[in-house]
Amino acid sequence: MATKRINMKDIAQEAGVSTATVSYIINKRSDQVIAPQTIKKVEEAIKRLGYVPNLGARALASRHSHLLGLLIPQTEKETKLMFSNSFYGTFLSNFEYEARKKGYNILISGTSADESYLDVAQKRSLDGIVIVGVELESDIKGLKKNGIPAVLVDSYGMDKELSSVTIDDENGGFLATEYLISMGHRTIGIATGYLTKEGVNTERLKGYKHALSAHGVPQDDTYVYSGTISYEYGIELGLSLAKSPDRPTAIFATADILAFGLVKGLKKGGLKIPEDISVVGFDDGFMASNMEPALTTVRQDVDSKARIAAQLVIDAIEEKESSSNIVLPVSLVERESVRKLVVN
Amino acid sequence: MATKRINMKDIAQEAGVSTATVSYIINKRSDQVIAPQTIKKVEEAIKRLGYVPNLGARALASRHSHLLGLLIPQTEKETKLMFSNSFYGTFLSNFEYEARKKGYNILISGTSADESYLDVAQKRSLDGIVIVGVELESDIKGLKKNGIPAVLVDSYGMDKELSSVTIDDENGGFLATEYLISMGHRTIGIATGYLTKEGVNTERLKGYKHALSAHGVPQDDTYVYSGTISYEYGIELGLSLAKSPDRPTAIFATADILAFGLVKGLKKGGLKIPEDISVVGFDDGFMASNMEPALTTVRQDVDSKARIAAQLVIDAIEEKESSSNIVLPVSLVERESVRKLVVN
DNA sequence: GTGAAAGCGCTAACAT
DNA sequence: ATGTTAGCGCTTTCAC
Repeated sequence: MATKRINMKDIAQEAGVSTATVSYIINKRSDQVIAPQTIKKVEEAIKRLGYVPNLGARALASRHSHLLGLLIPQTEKETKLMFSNSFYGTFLSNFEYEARKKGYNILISGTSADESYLDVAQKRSLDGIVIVGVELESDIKGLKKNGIPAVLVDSYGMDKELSSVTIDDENGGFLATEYLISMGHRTIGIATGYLTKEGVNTERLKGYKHALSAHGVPQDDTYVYSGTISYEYGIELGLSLAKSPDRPTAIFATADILAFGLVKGLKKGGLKIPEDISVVGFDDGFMASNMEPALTTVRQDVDSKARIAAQLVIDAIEEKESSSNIVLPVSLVERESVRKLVVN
Repeated sequence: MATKRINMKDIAQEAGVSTATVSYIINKRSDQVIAPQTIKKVEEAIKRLGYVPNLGARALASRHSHLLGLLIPQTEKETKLMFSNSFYGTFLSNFEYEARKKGYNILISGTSADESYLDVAQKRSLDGIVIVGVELESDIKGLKKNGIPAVLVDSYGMDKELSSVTIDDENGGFLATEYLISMGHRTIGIATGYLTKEGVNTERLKGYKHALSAHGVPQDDTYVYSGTISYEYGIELGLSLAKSPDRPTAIFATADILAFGLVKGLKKGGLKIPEDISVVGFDDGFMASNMEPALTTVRQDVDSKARIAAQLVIDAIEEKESSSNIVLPVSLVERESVRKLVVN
């Protein structure tokens, strides 16, 4: 049998004060001076009765829900969230932890056919949103129009009014490619997802091209393989490359998950990594070192990305800072998936 | 500049009706008969003004938040959520999707030193909770006392009043072990996490022992390796086994992630899989087929687990069903990590 | 078929 | 230093 839920009025009565006083004490408001003994009385009543504030009611009255939204891509439009990719899981863990430390909870929702994310944000009175890896122009406009702070992660839409967190994607592409060149490769392919103008893949491709031209390696657009960032596409591409006699000697895959599939497909097609073909990934997620061969890859710090994103939305909500655009560094992690070629 | 948020009163005015009528229409209440033309007027006003209901206010008035909590383990007490393990990501994706289809959103929160999950549930007026892989007795008692429906996933606490979803863990352990026996193995180890009485590991161990005795294979407790369900422990164990001359010829790891680490460690220690030692995992997550060698493992259907969990909490909330305890089947997926031994 | 009004649990002027 | 009270945006009983 559910016991009656204690509310503020109960506490006020028990302590012999008004609800306003209880509210002041609970919220530790520095602009209200309360007698220490009153505080004590109230705190005891709270403890005695086991009072837990109702944040929904508080949100209604104060217009602050202390709820943050996290918007991540969906596997197919309007269905499941993309948490199978461990990148998002890692992001969420860190984001939630950072937000929780600052008194915010996280609401997770995808969008359905009849409901945009703006709808969700409004319905749930979200105080702020972090948008990862998607640029939904209409949603972002709507959020702005409704005064809901948003932070963009991994997006080059560059709405300069919004805070953002990215990594140095171009440099990542550059590092990966330059490394392959330094290992003697001269025909280097790139496997990537859709090349949208706001996406990270386009930046990584830029870095790739930049490295090639900087080192006088000829470019060949037939070596640019653009599909989806997925294990499946990687396999498919790997199989087809294995059959193709004039394939490059190395491939830079713009995500580990793509590299995993690629390696799988190449092996299935009868090739050995790195003996027959070299592969470099991007992310340095948990499984990169666990592959066979261990994956040489561009490392990014997802933990920091997520924590900073949380700080930035909260800053925007609490109006502590004007918007800022953070770019995190990347680095190359050398493992076993690249072969040193002897140049003739 | 944030435009004023439209509320129900605005709609009532615009349509020339009362807020009660608007409320009836929005909630499509079958016990209220409304003139079709009134409905039309109101719906048009809603469209014209772009009204989005405030679910927080609705929750306050109706005592239903349509918010579900998902409680998963934390990496260390009171810090980050365990989403780096892709099992939980997959679970969340499916759970959120199923819940969303039924009009519920998901709140994600870990617990901190000063705040139990019961506090979170109360503060946020959660309508129901799904608890995955943890048995927090005090929290569960508290939830019950406060009348908050909870569903237990992967827990053998067997609070029969609560709905639960598990898989046939014991059978999974049995299948894995019996398979190894059928492949000629006679010294078979098991690598597992903590053996708590409510946890899945204990059940899988039961299945392992059952298979051994059913086939007359002698048991040896020195072959039971109990640590944590983590990549790191797997590596550690693999390295130590590689050094140990009287190691078993096969190991059943009660989680893929453990098997990944184990294989890594064994290889590091100079052994070949499956030539020198065979490994079977549990989960059949995304990466199992991507290992080298591809992992033979017990398959469980995480998608169904999550969807059913969502259905069960919602049933409990809406009092459609009395509690039920669902057990999902498992199966063995044969790949390349087990060698057939010729028995002398 | 529709509306008036009380109330959900809280906050924040404004009094005192 | 503390209390009174009017909302916040919605639902729901009870009238009409």
